[in-house]
Amino acid sequence: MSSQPPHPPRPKSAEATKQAILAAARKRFLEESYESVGLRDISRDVGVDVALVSRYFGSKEGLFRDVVRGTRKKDILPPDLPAEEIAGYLAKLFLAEGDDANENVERLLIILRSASSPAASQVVSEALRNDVLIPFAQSIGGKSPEVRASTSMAVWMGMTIMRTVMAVKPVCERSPEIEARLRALFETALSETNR
Amino acid sequence: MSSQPPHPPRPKSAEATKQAILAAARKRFLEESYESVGLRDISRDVGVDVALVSRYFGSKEGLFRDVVRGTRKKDILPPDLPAEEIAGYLAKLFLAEGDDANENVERLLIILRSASSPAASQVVSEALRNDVLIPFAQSIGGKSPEVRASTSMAVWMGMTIMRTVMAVKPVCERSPEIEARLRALFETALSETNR
DNA sequence: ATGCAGTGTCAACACCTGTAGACATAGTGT
DNA sequence: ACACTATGTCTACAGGTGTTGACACTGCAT
Repeated sequence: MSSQPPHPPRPKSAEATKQAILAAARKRFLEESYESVGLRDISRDVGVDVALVSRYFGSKEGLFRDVVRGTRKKDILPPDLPAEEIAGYLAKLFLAEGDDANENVERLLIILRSASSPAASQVVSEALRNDVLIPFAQSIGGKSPEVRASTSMAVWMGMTIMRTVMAVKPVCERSPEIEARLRALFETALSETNR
Repeated sequence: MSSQPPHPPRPKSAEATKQAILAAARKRFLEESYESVGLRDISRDVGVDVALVSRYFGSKEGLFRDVVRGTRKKDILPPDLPAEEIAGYLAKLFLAEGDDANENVERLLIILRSASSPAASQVVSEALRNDVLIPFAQSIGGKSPEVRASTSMAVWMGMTIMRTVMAVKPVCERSPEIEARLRALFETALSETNR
């Protein structure tokens, strides 16, 4: 889509092409599972030989690890968000256009896509725990935060599957009704009462 | 696990070995994604040559299709279940031991595991829609049943990921608290009010 | 016993995968 | 202009994939 015709001559900077490979790999892993993405696909996207990938990242698993970690920056929630607005914020974030997509949102999709690939499962579940669940649990506070954080992420993942992976039409629209439903789900997931 | 030592002499019945292959394949696809499962793994489990798999099922995709379709029997819900008990039923079903596991539950896990594998995605999303979403939406009734059914399945899938695929500890237990939380989530997903 | 169809095995194919080492080329400092 | 290092390409390997056609065996009917 981006560069089927011969590639523009790339400046010979190791760091630059490494980043280019990383970006191409991220785009691929965002759309397919770990094993269905070939190193040759990625290198072709960048316009570079396959060998470079193994050279710069050691192995396919190493590349995937770097992709998943990404720039390991900010938390999921803005630091000053009051507790009762978390659900609404998550619902809005979930439906935000891909253009200004949060990096954590993409990370979650990558994690989801390769979750059942044995070679990637360790990387993936560690990243989910360390980079998502634990920080998120810390920022929500309250009673049994791990359970509530995990449950919220379950809702997130499940809705992502239905929309992005399976393309189930009824929940694919970006309507106020869907947003309200999402918010309600997150509220339930975050609720501190056991009912 | 079952048959590493030389296999007991299998009676030469085509139908029987075809079913044996199907069963072995189902077990494999239940634990890994489409492309990480090799036909040789399956045939080795059965104690049979690889060639038989392609012979009996045409192709790997054909085998996978047969696995996903399974015995395409019963609906998800018991036919006489009152609407207000659906959520509780789903929660109990979700936590039911693997021993008496519903076949639909396993089908959903297989669907989930191979959802991001391009070669399987068509089979998988068709099966989800035709064998799960549509019948489920029909049996719940009420307003916008497709949305509510899809949302419920999103909760199911998300919790399955957290528990089975990612092994996230806090939600892995089979406690009354988790069951209550699940029931609350399903109630929210099935609710007819937009809040 | 003889033929015959059902059942399974063997060997090989063509292709693809990740990885590694030897080689070519470009860019830079001297 | 030279050499040197960084950067990228080429070739090849060892192993794995799904798939196919020819072959061997078994069991049953004649």
